Amino acid sequence: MPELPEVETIKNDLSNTVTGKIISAVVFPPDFRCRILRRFCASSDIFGKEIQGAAITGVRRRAKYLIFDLDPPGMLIMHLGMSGQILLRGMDSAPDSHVRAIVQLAGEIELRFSDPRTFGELFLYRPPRWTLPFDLDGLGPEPLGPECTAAYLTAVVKKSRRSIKSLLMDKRIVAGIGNIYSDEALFAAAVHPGRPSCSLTRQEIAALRSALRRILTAAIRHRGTSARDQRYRDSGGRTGSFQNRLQVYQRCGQPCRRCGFLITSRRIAGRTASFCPACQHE
DNA sequence: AGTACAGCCTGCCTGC
DNA sequence: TGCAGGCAGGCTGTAC
Repeated sequence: MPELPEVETIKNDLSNTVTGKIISAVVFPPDFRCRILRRFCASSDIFGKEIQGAAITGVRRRAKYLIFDLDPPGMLIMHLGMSGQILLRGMDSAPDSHVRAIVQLAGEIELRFSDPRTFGELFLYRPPRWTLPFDLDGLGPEPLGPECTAAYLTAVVKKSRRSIKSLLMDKRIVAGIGNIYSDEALFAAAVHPGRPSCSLTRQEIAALRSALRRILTAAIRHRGTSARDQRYRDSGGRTGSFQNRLQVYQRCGQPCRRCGFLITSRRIAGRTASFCPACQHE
């Protein structure tokens, strides 16, 4: 389940290689029922034809979306869902499994979108004909960006009665945070994931903001998390290493590295939340 | 209006 | 050994 640091790593890796390249073709394996285009309101042939011949002018990340800016103006957007990988391969290299789409570049290299669990999606933005089925502008601020100030976070946290974990994972509130990094940030800030948001003190909110920034930055530096049951790989097929630094996520039953108490997990907001009951009081 | 939750999907793991 | 069932989760639509 690639979250912000994983998508950021892929973006950084791809940026130099693909910027300036012409998309020579987009290929969809014929045996797959094109779930990857499930919200595109036309056929996969039309999707391919719309993008063919466009130049990639840059690669960006917004929340967990990977955005390829195109010329003629438009965007090819990828969301990796929970098991998606983007593999940068030579056109002659051995096939990869679970490939749902292939973006061929300049007739020499290709981006293979591999996704066993098929939660991933491809989008095309080229108005007025092709618009997005979701609101890119409605996303909350990037947690590492200048808009995610202590004042902003305090305001949104203080006015909600939802659990703080569910709030952190809401992309309209803060972009790009999933289960791994919400658990880790809450542990670092010593805040129980089930606490109603409005019960957090200003000090706790400040600690949470700083924990988020510290952890996400470190995770990017370690090229993301490839934990057990995480298929995350970078565009070269390599794992990240932040799984070695996780404090609570997938450490249920193991001793807390801070106090020795056993890490526990509980279902909060429909997700498995891992936390230390001693360090993170309810 | 704000919040909670089912459903989508398949590979892997556990238990029988 | 083989199979059934549970689990993982980002996002959306729907229900409360």
